[in-house]
Amino acid sequence: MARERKIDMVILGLLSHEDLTGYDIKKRIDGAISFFWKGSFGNIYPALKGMENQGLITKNDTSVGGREKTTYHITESGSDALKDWLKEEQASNELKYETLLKLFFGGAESRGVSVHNIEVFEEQIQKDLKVLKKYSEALEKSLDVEDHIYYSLTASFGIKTYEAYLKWCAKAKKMLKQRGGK
Amino acid sequence: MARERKIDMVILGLLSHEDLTGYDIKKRIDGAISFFWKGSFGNIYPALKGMENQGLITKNDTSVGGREKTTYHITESGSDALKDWLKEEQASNELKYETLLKLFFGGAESRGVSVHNIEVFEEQIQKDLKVLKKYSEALEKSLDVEDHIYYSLTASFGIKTYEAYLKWCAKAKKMLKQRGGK
DNA sequence: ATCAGCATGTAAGGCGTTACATGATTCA
DNA sequence: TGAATCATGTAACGCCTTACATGCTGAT
Repeated sequence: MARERKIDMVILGLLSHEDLTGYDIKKRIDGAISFFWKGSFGNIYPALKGMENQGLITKNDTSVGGREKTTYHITESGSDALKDWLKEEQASNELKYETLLKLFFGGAESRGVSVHNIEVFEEQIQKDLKVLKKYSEALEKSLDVEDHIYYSLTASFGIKTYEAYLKWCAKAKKMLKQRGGK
Repeated sequence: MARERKIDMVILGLLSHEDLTGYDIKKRIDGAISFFWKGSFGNIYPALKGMENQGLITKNDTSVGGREKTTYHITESGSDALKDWLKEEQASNELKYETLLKLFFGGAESRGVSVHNIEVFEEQIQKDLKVLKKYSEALEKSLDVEDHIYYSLTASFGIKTYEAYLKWCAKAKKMLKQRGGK
């Protein structure tokens, strides 16, 4: 099958802008990307090793103030792999929401339980939306940088969907509270 | 850690309504649930075996017209496990959209590539939205059945978010096409 | 007769998370 | 001095997907 690990593409994407250490990569992923993709050290370091063997990246061991660092750099072959991936049509888009699963089976408990679960979800989304909005506002100020349009578009995707979630939360709570459910 | 397999909860939820075979369970998951959760045979059958050992379900081998069938039934202990899960506050909600990942790194290729990727995404969402709307309309006709309010709420979540996606797609394409990007 | 659907399961592999292990530096 | 952050990695485990393997039934 040899399906490419998607984490490879995240790393190549990040390295296409600047050389980074594994630690840096983790931080970048935990930032704006975390809304639609995750990564962990146990994921990133083995991927870096594998990609180096494949010639997609090269490493550079340095020592900054006695502390050891391994910085990675994208190769031409790595850059090609990134572009090929961008041009592939197929993309897996997965949504796995335990909150919706619980709601779907909400009938096994009282309506209050479902209302509470929606409230917990709502609070989380409100928090995340605030973060996204701040990030987005910071980007708006520099849309003349070509890459920023892409960051801005992904951020606006998040904002729009989160706003839709919140509207739904209000409606859902209302529906569950009225019409005298058990 | 002993984290519960979520597929167990899906199965318990389905069995709380009716006795089902592994095959039936797969079909149910592929239906309305598939929007926010997935399951496969290689996932379901081992889970059924494990849950039987834990006493959450009981099995019943029958033979319908010469064909063998194993139907599962939820036990009181299984029903309790389902309710406990519903009452747990924590819920993992994950979104993993490769389309957004590609868009985020879109700067590595021409804008046309990103526009095309958005179009592919858009078409898929339009298809899925149609299916969801039909399902939702069928449910609206029988909202007096207590469980249907839950199915209807999860469906409306999908519809609202998909509609938000489509609005975003239109805006995103417009942004990428104007202002003379490379 | 053939194909779609019903029905059950296993095996291998892939991917990812969590926890563990280690140690340096910087700042309060 | 102690905590947070920088920095790299491994090991175990868990879970899921895909492919494989098998065979019956009902409809055309």
